[in-house]
Amino acid sequence: MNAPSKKVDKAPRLSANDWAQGALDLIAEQGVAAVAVEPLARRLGVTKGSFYWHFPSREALLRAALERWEQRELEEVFAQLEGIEDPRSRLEQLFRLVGTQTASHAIYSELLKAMDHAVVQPVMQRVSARRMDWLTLAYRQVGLPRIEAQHRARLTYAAYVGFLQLSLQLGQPRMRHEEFDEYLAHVMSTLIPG
Amino acid sequence: MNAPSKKVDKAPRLSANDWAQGALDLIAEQGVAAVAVEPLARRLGVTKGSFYWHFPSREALLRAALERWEQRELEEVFAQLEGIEDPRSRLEQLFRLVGTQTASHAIYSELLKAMDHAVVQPVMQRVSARRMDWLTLAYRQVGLPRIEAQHRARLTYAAYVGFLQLSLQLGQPRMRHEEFDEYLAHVMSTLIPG
DNA sequence: GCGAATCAATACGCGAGCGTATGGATTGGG
DNA sequence: CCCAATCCATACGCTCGCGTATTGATTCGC
Repeated sequence: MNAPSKKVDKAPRLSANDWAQGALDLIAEQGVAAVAVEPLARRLGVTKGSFYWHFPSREALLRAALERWEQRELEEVFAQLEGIEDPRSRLEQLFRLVGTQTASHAIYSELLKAMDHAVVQPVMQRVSARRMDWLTLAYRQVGLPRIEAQHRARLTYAAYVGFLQLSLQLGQPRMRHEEFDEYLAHVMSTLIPG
Repeated sequence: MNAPSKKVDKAPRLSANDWAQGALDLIAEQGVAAVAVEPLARRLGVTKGSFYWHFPSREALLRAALERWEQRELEEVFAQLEGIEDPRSRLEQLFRLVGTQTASHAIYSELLKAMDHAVVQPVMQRVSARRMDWLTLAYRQVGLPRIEAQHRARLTYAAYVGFLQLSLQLGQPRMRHEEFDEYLAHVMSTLIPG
């Protein structure tokens, strides 16, 4: 059944990236504070003896994980909206993505809650700045003057952050799909000029 | 110099309310996770021997603190907006208060970050529901139909939460007053129909 | 002013996590 | 095949916070 030269389920041996990814998973599920060496080791089926070979400290792991996340962030966000030329459609599509893929925003939401953390703060500052710039540009492209576009971007981003926090953290009776679509339409017609 | 019958700086003896207030101060400054018995005791100039006379556990302290906070919340918010009859002015005043008194919203912001906590969650659910209801009613009073009013309230509340999170946690170069006023005007003209 | 209630200090035991040290196992290059 | 590099387990010491137990100090009611 199995290729004889291939070990099937022995012990796959971990790399630094495996640990970083594990940390990201933990952040998504339980927040930054839950990133602890020994629990993560148990989760990965090893002991911390392994961890301290790959990283000098818990903080180093956090840095690596966030670096990994920020890198992916940069690639993904652009990829999903790059194709759309019409600026209004692009904004609409952005809202739609944010709304439908709340699960994939779990890490971002948890990082928001940990923004007072010295390691998290600079990362979030960069990411937030980039997203705000993107929004500002988008609003300029649909016709708002510079200042208006900046304010509208700020408002939009705040609404995004708040929506995430409320819907992900408040463990609420998760909005029904139809209800959410209605809300989304309302948000778009309120925030997107035209 | 001193009234002879009055002890000057002996040891004021603490009540349960003192501990609850101390917990609230800690939450405002460092978040829910910072509410720890021994550090708080040191801060209050006593030892935990005192604490465990007033409360059976750390969790009980948290409950008491949040109860205290929720109670004040109920009184204050109503008080500051009760006087204004014109619904549009009332919404405007609300936005203005939220913007200018960011410091007093520190506790709320920290509780938002701890909404996954079993003790915090029900409190925030009640407070959020009340505020959303208030907003919904306000939007109805300025002329929005029921559904529209609900969505607009949701959007407004999300924008409020997001703004708090971004401006309090991101430790940013604090918006200048004029810039903030401009932003506020933009938000009002965008969210308040008229 | 005296006993009883109230408030506080000290001293434990416990568990969880960080980081270190050291030896054992596995893998790859010659 | 064997040495060396790589990866991991075990055991240890340390800190910090929770909660308990016991005794000591204050304050109040009478």
